[in-house]
This record gives sequence, structure tokens and C-alpha cells, in this order.
Amino acid sequence: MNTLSYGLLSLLTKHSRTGYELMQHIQPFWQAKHSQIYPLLAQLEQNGYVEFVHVPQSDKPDKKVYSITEKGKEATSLWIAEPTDEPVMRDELALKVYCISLVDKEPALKLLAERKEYYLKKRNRLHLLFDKIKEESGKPLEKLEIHDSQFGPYVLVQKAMMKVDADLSWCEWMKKKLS
Amino acid sequence: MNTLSYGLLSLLTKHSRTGYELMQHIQPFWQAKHSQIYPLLAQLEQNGYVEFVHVPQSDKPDKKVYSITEKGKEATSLWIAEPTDEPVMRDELALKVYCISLVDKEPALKLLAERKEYYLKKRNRLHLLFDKIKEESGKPLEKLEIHDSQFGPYVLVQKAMMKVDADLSWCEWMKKKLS
DNA sequence: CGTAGCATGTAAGCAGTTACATGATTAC
DNA sequence: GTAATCATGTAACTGCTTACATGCTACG
Repeated sequence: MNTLSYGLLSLLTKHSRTGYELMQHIQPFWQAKHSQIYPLLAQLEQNGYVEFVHVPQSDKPDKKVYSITEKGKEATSLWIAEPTDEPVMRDELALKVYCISLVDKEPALKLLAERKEYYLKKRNRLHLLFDKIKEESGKPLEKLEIHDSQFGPYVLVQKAMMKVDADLSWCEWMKKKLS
Repeated sequence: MNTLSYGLLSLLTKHSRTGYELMQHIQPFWQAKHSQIYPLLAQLEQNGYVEFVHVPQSDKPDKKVYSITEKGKEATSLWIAEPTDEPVMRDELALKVYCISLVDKEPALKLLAERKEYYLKKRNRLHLLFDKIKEESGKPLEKLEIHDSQFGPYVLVQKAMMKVDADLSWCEWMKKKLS
């Protein structure tokens, strides 16, 4: 059981999903390709943490809808209390910025503008997630409390939002520094 | 040539360092173990991007001091202008937070307190980096400009600092939410 | 007397990416 | 027509972590 496996179980505690949906929903918080997720799901199923039903579709390809089992829920609760790995951050831009004095202002500004656009897109996606959570919970976000099912998703998106805002502020700060 | 290899070259544009020092200095921005760095350095040396001198020491183990070559500097400049990989973020805490409604307030607060301590330590280390940069440049940080050697390190530490401050703010926000 | 820091390296294994493989539908 | 979305899977490869290996000095 690696971290991503627990991450998949974590998503499945809210409701059943296909491997494809899991891949999409874990993206903002843990980048994983389908080629990593499908084998892990098969493994989770073999160990009794999840189960699936085969759903044939006519217009789209057939799908497997996975649900978490009791055993899976127990394992997930235990995992939360276990020591947490430190976050891992790998940002090529950071490595480039270290030796930015090698280039002139124009290429440096280009680098920044590209990254700013990436953060703005990410920010938009997070806003959509806020909207979805509001819909699903039927409450204003501020009213959500720990045992509400949507509390976790809400505070997680808030975490991502605060971080992306910090990143955008840095981009603005840098732009001023460079001009 | 992978991203970490360019990262090592990036550090070597400032001054010569040993593999051990490279490992320590790249830590805050790209987590890499010595077992990954040493083979990459050997490879960079074989391809003429870096060279080293063997420095015998009596009290400590002998060391290899690596310097970047002209070829290495050229490659590094070209790399900056190439498309930049999107940042990768893997935070187990984020996955746990998603299903935090499974547990009670106490374990949730414990999780948060542990992470807050981690961020505070990181923040202290970044402050030390600011001090080092100030010393090395001999200027107030705000006076640094793009072609100053210490401009890159300065704005990079600023980036990390703004991010860690956002993370700490989230921890505080969460603590209020949970009490 | 044990632990941390300095300093380098290799080997085995796990995690993650890229590429291969298929195939229908919808939107531009 | 060509790209994107839905949907699953495997194979080969690269990247990264953990463990093995050595050995001296300084600190508590």
C-alpha cells in the first residue's frame, strides 16, 4: 500500500467512481497518470479494499465503477493517524530562477508570463471545484464542519487556492523587480 | 540530461561545490538524495559539462570539488529558454485532508500541528538563506538586480518564503475552523 | 558510548512517465 | 478531418528511495 493507493481510497470514501474519474479528481492534488492508477485499483480490489461493478455503455466505452469496502474504510481511517510524509515539490522553474542572471530581462519575463498563465488556469479550475462543493453540500462553504462529507474537499481546495494565490503574488512581485 | 542534472549545473554557475554540498543546497527546492546526485555528477563530468579536482583532507574524508565548464554554462543558458515542465506537488497531507471527516477533531488537530511545525522549521531555514545571500552579495536584498549573481537565489528564496507563509496561513485558518 | 556530520559510492526495488493499443462520439 | 473526451489496459523505461558499504571527528 503506497501513498497513491490511500489517495484513491480517500476519494472513494465520498462516492463510487471509475478509474478514469479517480484520475481526473486526484489531478489537482497528486499528479498521476491512468497507467499508474489502473494497476493500483486492480491490486486494491484483489486485497479487498475496493470492489467494482462492470457497467456496459453503448455510446461510450464500458466502465468499471469502483466502491470502497468496509475493510478499505478502516484502512483509510488508520492511515490518517499514521505519520505523514513530508510534501515533495519539484518545480523546474525554481531551478531555472536560481541562475536567471545568465539571461536578459526579456527571456526572464517570458518564463514568468508562461508560469503566470499556468497558475491562472489552475486558479480557475479551483473556483469550479468550490462551486461543485457548494452544490453538492447544499450549504454555504463557511457553514461546513468537520463531520460534513464536503468539509474535507472544501478545506483542501482552500489550501490549494491559498498556495496558488501566493504563487501568483510572487509572479507579480517578480514582474515589478524585472521592470 | 534530465531536470535534476540541469539543476546541479544551475547551482554550479555560482561557484564550485562538492556533490555533498550540491545535495544540501538543492534540498529546499528539489528533494534529491546523494545516491541520485553522485551518479549524475559522474555522467555530467563524462559529457564535459563539469570537471572536478580531487581535494584530500586529513580530518574529514577526501572530496571532489566540481566546477561548471564553458560547455556546461552554454547548455544551462539554452535550457532556461526551453519549455518549462509544470511543477509537481505530492503532499500526503492533502490526500488525508480530503477524507478528514472520517476522524474527530483531536486527530485532525494533531495532523495540522505536526505540519505547522514542519513549515515553521522550513521558514527558519529560508531566513538563514536570506542572511547568507545578504552577506555574499554585500547589498541590501531589495537592491539586487537581474545580472547580480545573487539575484536568482534571492528571488527563489522569496518564492519559497511566500509559499510557506501561505501554507502557515492555511494551518491557522484550519485551526480556527476546527475549534 | 552513541549519534550527527562530513564525504563518496553502488545495488535493489518501488514509483512514475512515456509509449503502445483500441475505438466510438462529439465539437470545431 | 482532426482534436478532445470517454474508458481501459500493458510494456518499457526513467527517476527516485532505501539499504548496503566505509571511516574518521566532534559533541554530549
